[in-house]
Amino acid sequence: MTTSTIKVLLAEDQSMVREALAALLGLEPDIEVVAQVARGDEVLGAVRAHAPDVALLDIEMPGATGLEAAAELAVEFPALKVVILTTFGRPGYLRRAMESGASAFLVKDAPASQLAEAVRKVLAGEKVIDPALAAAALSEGADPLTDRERDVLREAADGATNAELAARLHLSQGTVRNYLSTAIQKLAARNRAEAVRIARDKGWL
Amino acid sequence: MTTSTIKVLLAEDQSMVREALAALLGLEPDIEVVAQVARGDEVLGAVRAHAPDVALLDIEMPGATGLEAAAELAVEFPALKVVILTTFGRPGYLRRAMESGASAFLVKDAPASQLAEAVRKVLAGEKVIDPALAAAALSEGADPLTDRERDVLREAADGATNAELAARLHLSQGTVRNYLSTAIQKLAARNRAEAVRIARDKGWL
DNA sequence: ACCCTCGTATGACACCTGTCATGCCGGACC
DNA sequence: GGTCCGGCATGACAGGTGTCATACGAGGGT
Repeated sequence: MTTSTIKVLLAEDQSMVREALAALLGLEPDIEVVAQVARGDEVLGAVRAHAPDVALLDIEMPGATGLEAAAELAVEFPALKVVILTTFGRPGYLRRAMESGASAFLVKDAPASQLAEAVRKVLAGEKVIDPALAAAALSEGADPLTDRERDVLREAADGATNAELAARLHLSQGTVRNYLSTAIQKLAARNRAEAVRIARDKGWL
Repeated sequence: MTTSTIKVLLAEDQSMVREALAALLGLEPDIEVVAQVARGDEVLGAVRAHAPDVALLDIEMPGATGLEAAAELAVEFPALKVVILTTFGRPGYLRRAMESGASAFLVKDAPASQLAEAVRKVLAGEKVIDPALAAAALSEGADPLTDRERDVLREAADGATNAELAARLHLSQGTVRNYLSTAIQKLAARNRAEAVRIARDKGWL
């Protein structure tokens, strides 16, 4: 191993995908996968233990999301480059990734060749973002929801009734309805279910 | 290439995952990925063109699902072995996979080593199914929904209103409500949103 | 022939949901 | 210190939703 070998940490919850990506990166002579984790809350410890140059993070993971992990890493390891790799090219995800200090944002239906390329580019100080996605993220503005509105919407996603939402969130039923009502209007939806779908699509949930 | 090399077709819509899986399988000396497709409706043509021994199919794909593709393949290529590879270990998926003549059902969070192993096993005539998943599929019985109930539920999933559902399905509003009502009761849900969630979780949608 | 299920439909009723007006409190920002 | 916003609450109203009884025709099974 020469000093020019790039050390990569891979965080992805689906073993088969994670190991397959590791196999893919293993084909690159200048890249070495030094650690693999399956949970968001194991990222920080693994970085401390293995000191990688680049962290490749999936978003949807148990324990903590890749976005949350990225935010933690930015504090303790400002020199570490973070690549977010996700199934869903949701504008809100991209926005949060950039705010968390990520250097690259890749969607899993991009060609595989872009993965190793992105790793090299971020180490060279470049940012890697799909231009179309960047445009979408910029054009649609920020999340208009307040924290409580988002909470209520998230809880409502599984089909809970107002009474249940009120109980879960320790609120009155009327308050729950008010939050839902404002959220529905902000998202230009026609009912809670549509509001949930819209918020999820945009990556705000 | 000797006659003992196993020819595999890979169908998976996310390029990065697909090529990563190909890289993984490529590490096996006795396995060769002879074709890759990104859509369910391209599977049949690719099998005709490349005559693989095993087809590795994702379920969620544009064009047609892997389950639909498997059913088609069973008719035209009864000797071809089908391995279903999916993110979601939903009992209904497993059931439909088996009914479509698949020989293996793998979830993506199983260890990567099981992939090549499954390919070899199905060629040897074995079936590969996670025992826990099989138990779940058997214990919870079959889909209780009628075709129309399923249709209505599927359309209702994005938050459409009764009037919209009626228009989309060319039904009266009352009929839509009847279907939803019976579906809600069959699934022991308390409203349409919960019914959608339950049906989706079980792989019935 | 008879029965059952499914698809389709209507009308009535109770309940849930979404909207709006209004109010209070605390913190943030001039 | 006043104004604005967010969190929280109530009450009233309209409209959407879920349930039920009921009906009829087509098709499958005994």
